[in-house]
Amino acid sequence: MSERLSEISRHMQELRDAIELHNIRYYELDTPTIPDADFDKLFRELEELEQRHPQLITPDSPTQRVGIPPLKAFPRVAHRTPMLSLSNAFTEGEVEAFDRRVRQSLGIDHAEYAVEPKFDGLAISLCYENGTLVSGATRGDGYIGEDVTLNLKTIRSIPLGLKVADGGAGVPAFLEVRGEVLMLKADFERLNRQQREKNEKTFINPRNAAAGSLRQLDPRITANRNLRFFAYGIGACEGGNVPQDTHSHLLDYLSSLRFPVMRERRTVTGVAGLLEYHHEISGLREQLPYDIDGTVYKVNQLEYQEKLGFVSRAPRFALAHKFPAQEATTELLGIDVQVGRTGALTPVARLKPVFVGGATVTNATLHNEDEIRRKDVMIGDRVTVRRAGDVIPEVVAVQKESRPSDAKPFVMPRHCPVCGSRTVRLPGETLTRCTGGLFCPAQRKQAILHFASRRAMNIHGLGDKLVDHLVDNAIIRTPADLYKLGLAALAALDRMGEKSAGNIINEIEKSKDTILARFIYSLGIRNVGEATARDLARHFGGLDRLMEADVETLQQVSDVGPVVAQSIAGFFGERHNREVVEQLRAVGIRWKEDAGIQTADHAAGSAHLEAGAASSKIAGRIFVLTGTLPTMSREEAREKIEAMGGKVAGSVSKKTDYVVAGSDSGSKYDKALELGVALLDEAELMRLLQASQADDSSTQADS
DNA sequence: CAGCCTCGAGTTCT
DNA sequence: CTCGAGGCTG
Repeated sequence: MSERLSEISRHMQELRDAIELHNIRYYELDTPTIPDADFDKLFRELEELEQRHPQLITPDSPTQRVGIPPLKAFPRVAHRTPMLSLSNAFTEGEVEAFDRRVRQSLGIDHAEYAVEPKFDGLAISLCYENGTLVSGATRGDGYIGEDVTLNLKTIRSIPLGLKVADGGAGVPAFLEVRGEVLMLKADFERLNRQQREKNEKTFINPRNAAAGSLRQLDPRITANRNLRFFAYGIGACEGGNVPQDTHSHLLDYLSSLRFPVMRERRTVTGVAGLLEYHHEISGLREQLPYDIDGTVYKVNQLEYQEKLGFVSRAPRFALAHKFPAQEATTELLGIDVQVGRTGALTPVARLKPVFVGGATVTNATLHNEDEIRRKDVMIGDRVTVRRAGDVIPEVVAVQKESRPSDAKPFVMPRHCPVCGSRTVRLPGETLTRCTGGLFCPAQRKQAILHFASRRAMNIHGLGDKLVDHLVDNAIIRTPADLYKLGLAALAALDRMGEKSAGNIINEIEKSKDTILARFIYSLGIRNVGEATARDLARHFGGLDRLMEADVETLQQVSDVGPVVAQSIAGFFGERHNREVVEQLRAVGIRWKEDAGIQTADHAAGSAHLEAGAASSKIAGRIFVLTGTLPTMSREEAREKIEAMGGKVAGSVSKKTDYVVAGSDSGSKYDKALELGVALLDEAELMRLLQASQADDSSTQADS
C-alpha cells in the first residue's frame, strides 16, 4: 500500500514539473510546445490525484495557483468623483418631459443639448497625473470600480501621455477622462471565429466580449482583442486649460489631446432637435461599426449642468434615450401548463430558442386563457418575442399571415396535468385552477417550497430539485415532515453527500426559532402574504387566538376584508391544516407571543405613529426602494427602515414619503419624479436613519 | 360606486 | 416586473 502511494507521489511530482514547464513556456516564452487540450489533460489528471490523495498536495503545486476567482484579482479602487448612471427614456413623451423639466428649472425657453450615440460597451475612467496615465478603472457600482490599468494600457487608442498643443504649459496636474471601451462588430465576429476554431467558448455579443477581454488576468490576451476606446466626458480635473463653458468644447479639447471622440456627436436645440437626432441615429444603427443602444442628451452649458445638479444617483442635466427593446421572431413549438402553489394553471410557451436582448429565450409565460385569446396565439405560429423590462420574455404578437395550416388552438385542460383532478374556472375569474388541493403533488411541492422560502421559514438549501425528490418518493408529505427527516435518510438519496445532508438538517433545525409573522406567512394561506401575515401577528399576538377567530373577528384587522377573512377561516377550518400546525408546534417550532392589540387597531397604529413622528422623519413614513444600492441589498435597507418604524411599500404613489433610488432604477424612479416625491440615495438614507436613531435614544434616555 | 392604493402571486435567465 | 383583485376612501 505504502509502496503504491510513493509511486503515486512520484507520478504527481512528474505532472507538477511538466505543467510548470509548459506554464513557463506559455506565459513567459509564449511558445507553447503542446496543444492546450493536452495541457488540460495533464492538469486534470493532477487534480484528480490530488482529490483522491489530499495528503499529497504540495503548496507549490500548479493547481494551487488557480481557483482564485478572477473577480478578486483586480484591486478595487474608489472613484474620485462617482461615475453615475443616466436616467432612461423610452418614449418621446419622456423626452419631452425631460426637456420641460430642464427649461423650467433653468427658466429658459430653448435649451441647447450636446448629443451623441450611446455606446453599448463598458464605462471606464482614466486618470492622468501631470499628463501621464497612472490608472484606469471600470465603473463598478459607480463608487468603487476595479483597477484594470494594465489591460487598458494595451488599448492603442488610449493615450499613455497627454501632449497639449500649446506647448506644455497647459497640461493639467490631474485629469480624469471618462469614456467607453468597446469591441467593433467586425472584431467580435473575428474573435468568435477564432474561439470556435480553438474550441473555446464564444461570446454572446460585442459588449460581453469587451467585458471579458478587459477583465483578463493576462494583459497579453487583452492586447490581442483589439478593443477600442471613445471618450465622452471628464470627471475630476485640476489645472490646465480645460474648457469651462460647454460640453461640446470639452469634447473638442479631448479630441485635441488625441482621445478618440465619436464622430456622430452634435449640438441641437429643443425637443425637436433631440428627436430628430434620435431618429437619424436609429436609421444609422445597422451601418455603424459598433453596437449602440440609444442616444445620450446632455445640456450643453456646463454652468447649466451645475445648476441642475443631481437627483439621487443620476444627473438632472442628462438623459439616455434608449431604443425600444429588441424583438425577434421564432416558432411557438408548444404550450405547456404549469401548476402553481394555489393550483393556478399557467400556460407557458415553449419556443424555438431565439436570441433576444442579450439572452437566449426558450420559455415565455402566456399568463392565462384570456391572454392567449386576446393575442390569438396558436401552437405552430410564428411569434414575435421580446424581453420586457429587459428581463422577462414576453410574446408580443402573432404573425397571422404566416400561420401554418396545421396550427392548433390551445385548449385549457379539463384535468390537472399533474394530478388529474378536475380543473375549474370560476365565473368572473381569469385563472383556471386545479381542484386537487394538497392531493396534487405540484401544489404540495410548491407549498413546501413556500414554507421553506427565505421570507418564510428561511430553510437554506432546500431547493426545488430536493423537494421534488422528497415528495415523489413519499419521504415527506407536509412541511411538518421536514422536521422529522433523519440525517441517514437524507444522505441515502442519490447525489446527496453526507456533508450537504448535514447542512440541510442543520438549516432545518435553525429554522425552528422564528417569529409569529413568518410562521403565519409560511403556512401559505391563500391571500395572506407577508404584509397581511404581519398585520395578523401584530393584531392577535398569538397563534391560538388567530386560529379561533371567526370571519367577523378577522375583519377587524386592517386590510382584511371578507375575502381574506374567509380564506383564513377556511384554512383553519380544515382538519388537515390544523393537524399540520399542531405537528409543527409539537416538533419544536417556537416564537414569542404577546397579548396582541385585538381592540382599536387603528388607534394603536396612530399612537405608534405619533410616538415616532414627534422626533423622527422615519417612523410612520412610507418608503419605496428601487434599483441597486451601492453597499446594501434592498432587503437590508428595508430591515433598517422597518427597525426605525418606517414602512416600505412596493409602488410609488401620492402617499409615498421617500423613494430611495440606487443605480439602474426603473419606472418607480420616473414615477417619483412625476409625483414630486422626495428622492434619496443610499448615503442620504443612512444619514436619515442615523439622525433619527440619535433622536430616538436621546428621547428614550430622557423619559 | 368609482377610482386609487396595496398586496399577492406568478415568472425568466445568468 | 407586471397584472389582477381585494380593500379603503372620497
